[in-house]
Amino acid sequence: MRYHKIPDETVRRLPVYLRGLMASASQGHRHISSRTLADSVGVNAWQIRKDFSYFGDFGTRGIGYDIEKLAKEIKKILRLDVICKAALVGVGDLGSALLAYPGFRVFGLDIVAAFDVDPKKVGRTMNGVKIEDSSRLNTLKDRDITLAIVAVPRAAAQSIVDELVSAGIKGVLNFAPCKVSAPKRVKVITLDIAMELARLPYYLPRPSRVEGG
Amino acid sequence: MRYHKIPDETVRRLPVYLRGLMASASQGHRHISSRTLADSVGVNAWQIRKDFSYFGDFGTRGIGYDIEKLAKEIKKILRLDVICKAALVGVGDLGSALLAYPGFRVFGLDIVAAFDVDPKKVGRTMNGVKIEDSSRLNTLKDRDITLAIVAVPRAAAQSIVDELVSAGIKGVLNFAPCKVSAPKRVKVITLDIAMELARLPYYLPRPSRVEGG
DNA sequence: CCATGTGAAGGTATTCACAGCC
DNA sequence: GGCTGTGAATACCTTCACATGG
Repeated sequence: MRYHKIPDETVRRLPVYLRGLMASASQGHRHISSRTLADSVGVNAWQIRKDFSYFGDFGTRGIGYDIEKLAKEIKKILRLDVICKAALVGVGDLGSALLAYPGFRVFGLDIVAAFDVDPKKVGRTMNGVKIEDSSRLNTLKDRDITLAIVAVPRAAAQSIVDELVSAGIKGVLNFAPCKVSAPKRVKVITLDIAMELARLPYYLPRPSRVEGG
Repeated sequence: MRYHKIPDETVRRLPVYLRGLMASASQGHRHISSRTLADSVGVNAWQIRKDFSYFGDFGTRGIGYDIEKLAKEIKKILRLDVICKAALVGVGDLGSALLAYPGFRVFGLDIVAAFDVDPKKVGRTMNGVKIEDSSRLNTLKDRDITLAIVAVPRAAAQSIVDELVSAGIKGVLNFAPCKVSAPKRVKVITLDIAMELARLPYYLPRPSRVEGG
């Protein structure tokens, strides 16, 4: 059935599938079955078929999915075909690492601006991006940049996000370990690294909870 | 009702609550209502009450939750009271940033070892941790280190995880952008940063999908 | 035979509404 | 009156089974 609303959980998996499709394409394949893709990305085959069924027919029974068509459609759905420029705010340890990371490119995402408050950093160029003073955040409005990555200390995060919002930013990936508020029209995804590590011990085998717990 | 199985989604939120509780405690509060905590961490009040109801009574009707008791219980559930030592594998840009990040400490987590293959890095000390050659991963077995953070290139990730598993590691936080396999007894959480950024554009307001889409 | 696409069933998590207690 | 704790209702997501078509 065509044009269901796509569930959030499916949206979360789409980039995973995209990676798998690109990997398969780079090996010269033109088609891939849900089973094969499932094995390569670690998701069940029926989950994949269900997910793809939310947006039309890209598979051929007996053969599998047309990799190129499907990849193109996923990019279109995620809007990776249109939106690509991102600004980085906070060029500390993490910010520098993100700036140096080549992995955004494969999704068509590009960090084209970087900001920091430290005068020692401002003016330097890292990975082809010149670091600007944070006071210049408002210039983003005129630069066709709609995404921002926030990698500043917790105390600065909210005010930076406020500035980004008034500079017309539409989406924020926040690495600061705190909740940040923004108008509903602006999507904020917070990625709290310490928190991910913090829930890891929960899943470890319990030493010896001997009955009656 | 006491001692339900705690849902995964609740476990994911527990570190969030812990942050909120610690923040409130540091402001001198001894009790906090679900509503107040909700506002500070960005979760609904009834969600919080439901989550806490999975593991006993820490609230007093009319007053709220005992912050210290509750924080202690959450730490116990997440096992942040017992397990704390982690090893870092891969001291590149991201690895260095993680090593420098003070945010793990608040959850009682400590990176006490670091490994890399680059001879230029091996032997150097960063943030009080001496970088060892990756060939020494097997020494983890005798060092009471049960968690590992993997920040190596994709191509190296699986073999590193294999080594970690045979070195007795019980939980892995993987930053490499790929699926890694491990025995079921070993918990792997993959945190794919580019993927998080890749799903952000989806949530941006559509430019002008004019009917008939 | 092969593999997709999908209604239906099953399971899990969120939201509600309110009883119970301070 | 205030706030927690929780069954019930709802919404959401996953899994299954199989009809459909190459």
